[in-house]
Amino acid sequence: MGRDILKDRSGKISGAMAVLLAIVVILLYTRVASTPKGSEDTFYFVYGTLKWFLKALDLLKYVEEYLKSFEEFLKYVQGTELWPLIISILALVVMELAVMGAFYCALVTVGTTTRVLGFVSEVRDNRKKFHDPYGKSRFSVSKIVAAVGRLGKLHRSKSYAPNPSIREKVVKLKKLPPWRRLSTTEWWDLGENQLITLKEGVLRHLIMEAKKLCPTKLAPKGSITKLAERSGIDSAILCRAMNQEDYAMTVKNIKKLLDALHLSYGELTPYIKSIGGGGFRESITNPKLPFDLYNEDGATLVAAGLKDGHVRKDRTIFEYINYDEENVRRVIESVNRVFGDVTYQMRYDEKGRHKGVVFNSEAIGLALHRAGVPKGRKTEQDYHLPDVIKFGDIAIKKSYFKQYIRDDGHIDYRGYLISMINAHEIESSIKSDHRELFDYLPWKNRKEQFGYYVTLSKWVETRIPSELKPVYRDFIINMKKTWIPDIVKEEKAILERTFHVKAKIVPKQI
DNA sequence: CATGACCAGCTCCCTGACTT
DNA sequence: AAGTCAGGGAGCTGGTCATG
Repeated sequence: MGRDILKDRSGKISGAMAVLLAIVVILLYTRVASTPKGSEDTFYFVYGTLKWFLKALDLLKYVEEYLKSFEEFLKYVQGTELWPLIISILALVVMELAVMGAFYCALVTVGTTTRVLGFVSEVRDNRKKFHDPYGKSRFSVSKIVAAVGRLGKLHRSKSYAPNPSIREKVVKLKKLPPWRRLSTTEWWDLGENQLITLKEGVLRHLIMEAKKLCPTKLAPKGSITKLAERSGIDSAILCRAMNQEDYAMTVKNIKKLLDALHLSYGELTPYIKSIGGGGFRESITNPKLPFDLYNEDGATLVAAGLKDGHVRKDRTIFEYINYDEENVRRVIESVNRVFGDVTYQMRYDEKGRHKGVVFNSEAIGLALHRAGVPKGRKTEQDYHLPDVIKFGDIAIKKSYFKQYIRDDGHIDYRGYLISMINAHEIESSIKSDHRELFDYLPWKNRKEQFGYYVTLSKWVETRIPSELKPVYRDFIINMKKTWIPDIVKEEKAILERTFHVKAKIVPKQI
């Protein structure tokens, strides 16, 4: 386990010895040193002594290779926030509620004290190749031309060449567990009215082949009418698809066509040129099908969707709102890496400032939604930490939390604290005696229309009459324990398990 | 039996504005 | 300021019907 983590990070560390050494050294170092600067000197002193000691015992030669790797590992983490090694994470849960006609907002801070390995550090250039535990199959000769060729006799044409990047991506879906299947979106998972444009000539070719399978007395070489009848596609559509250049067909109809040809849907994947809808057929060109969110970019997008972004309820569109252009750019890049060449619109507020971005393609919103990003207002519904993150490897988890921190968090470098904020509605859970408290809370007015809020602190408690203090404590405990949204509990668990840190949930504001 | 005309219905593009 | 909801116009296919 430990070894995996080390290996993951540096790709060079190996052997139990290195791990043991690391543990011993770190223990000594945290024990002896109290300030970051002093600790560095102490560390090298201890480490040097240890090395000298090994040499004296003539053991150095056996471990030299491991030590070398270990030193490289140290060099690697030195630049990151791992170095002082203790980073605390505070996650804040903001809860909102409506009381007495007006809306009061309840903010709960989820605090997480933690120790995170290079957590805050930027994504490294040496981005690791994603490791798929289920293995990948090569897209061998099963080109669609060959497949169709089995049915009739065909010759190959250059334009049918599958997209080379897709060859690498074909995953054996049958073996995948349900959550993994959901984090992967195939073209046939898209809405049935989504439009698929195939590479030049492919659609016509498919229809011609299908037509050959449908001879009639009047048309012994195959009839469109008969094919229409057999496949369930309207004859007018087939006719147009055959005669029009670049005709885009709906997912629904392409499925019907492939069924008629007895071809598996996956065979068509490499021949898809673009995906879109009625308004615009090229929302996504050169789609990287299947759209796979089980990687670092996917994790970034899932976090972006759960925090500063959202998936529109009525149209399943992914929108990301963030005034930091850098963040927006990063999200766009991740979208491009996961989905292909994607169209989008920047959003500006009334003052003309860059506010965020909207990705118009329904496919993107759908893929995120399938992976676990809820649609619509997140504060008012229960949702879970998506399985992609829960079951993802350490790189995926890091990527997720990095994006989380960028969106709804901040880092206190001096205190080695990371805070993450999460808002949630608690109005439906509070009891009537809790409401009595509200008369005594020091509400502040946040510009008229925003309503009132209280920042919870020790001082607030002193203002509560003593007979209501137990009620107040009960209220706070509820906020800390029972009213916490599932996702926050799960995030806390993941942080603690993965990064061996202490996470604290702290009610912050009402 | 194949296809053109036509409009219904859908998604996308773009923008505005409301809620918390 | 950070999310969320809303909707019109554009552009495209689906489906119906008529025509040759």
